Amino acid sequence: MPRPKHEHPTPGELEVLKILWDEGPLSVREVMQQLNKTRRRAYTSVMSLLNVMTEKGLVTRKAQGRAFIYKARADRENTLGRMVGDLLGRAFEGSASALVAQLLDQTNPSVDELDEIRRTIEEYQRGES
Amino acid sequence: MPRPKHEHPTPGELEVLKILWDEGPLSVREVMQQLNKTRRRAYTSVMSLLNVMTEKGLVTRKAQGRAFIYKARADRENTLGRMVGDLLGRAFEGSASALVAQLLDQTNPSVDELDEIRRTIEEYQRGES
DNA sequence: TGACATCTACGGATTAATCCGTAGAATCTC
DNA sequence: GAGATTCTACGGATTAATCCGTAGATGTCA
Repeated sequence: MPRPKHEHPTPGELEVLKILWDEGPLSVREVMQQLNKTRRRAYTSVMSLLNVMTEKGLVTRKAQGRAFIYKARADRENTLGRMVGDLLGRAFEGSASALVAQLLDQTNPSVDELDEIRRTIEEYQRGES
Repeated sequence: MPRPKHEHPTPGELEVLKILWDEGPLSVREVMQQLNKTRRRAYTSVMSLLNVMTEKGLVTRKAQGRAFIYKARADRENTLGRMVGDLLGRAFEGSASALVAQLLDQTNPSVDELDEIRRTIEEYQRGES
């Protein structure tokens, strides 16, 4: 059997989505310019990427003149949430606190950052109850 | 250019690592039996997987009779930590609290689970300061 | 108009990941 | 010893992901 399809955005696709989430609808060239701030890609590589993302429904496009303008179709919160959920399930058997433990070990947060995490939890609880 | 190599265990590799972490050194057949509790794979598929994992240094093996016994070489905490770190960097620009926010939205934790997360944070802080 | 730039469409190359079958050696069982 | 079992080695098939070039149409500008 072949290789399983990623059910989440691939690394390259996530880069594009983040750009579109932050910068709004963009042309291929504009996406390329943003991408190239990090790492060089040819124009047609970016086009290719956007094409498959269109087929997957991650983005939509509409013609403007003879070019396409791309817009993120995948919702930011949902997308990131599912990525976290996937890792949680695959690596931590669904234990959120186990994931948090690794997160803390990994990031060595300052006291301020710890407080920010605590506030995030409090806000969540206020919102839920 | 080709497709980039995963710098972390692939989904299949992670399944094997978790089995080896939990069940200790195992033969190919034993790994297969554990894997097949979730999803069927042929004997040689598991062998193939263990072979590439050996080449990557994720596991080691020693002969026992004419079979190999495989042992996890990758450390559990490190491996999971790097996976969390990767997601943190790629999806959340390094903001641990943003990741936690998604985690909470995703898991809808009970009050008890929230408390457990809080304890995890407290324990971390005690250990660090 | 002619030179140049720019966009899409199309196809191809490469590699990782996943899955499995066959062959041959070694071992076990009766 | 003959037959079945079980292991490794080897190779192959398939697909997703990534990257890019060429061709042809279209638009720009001196």
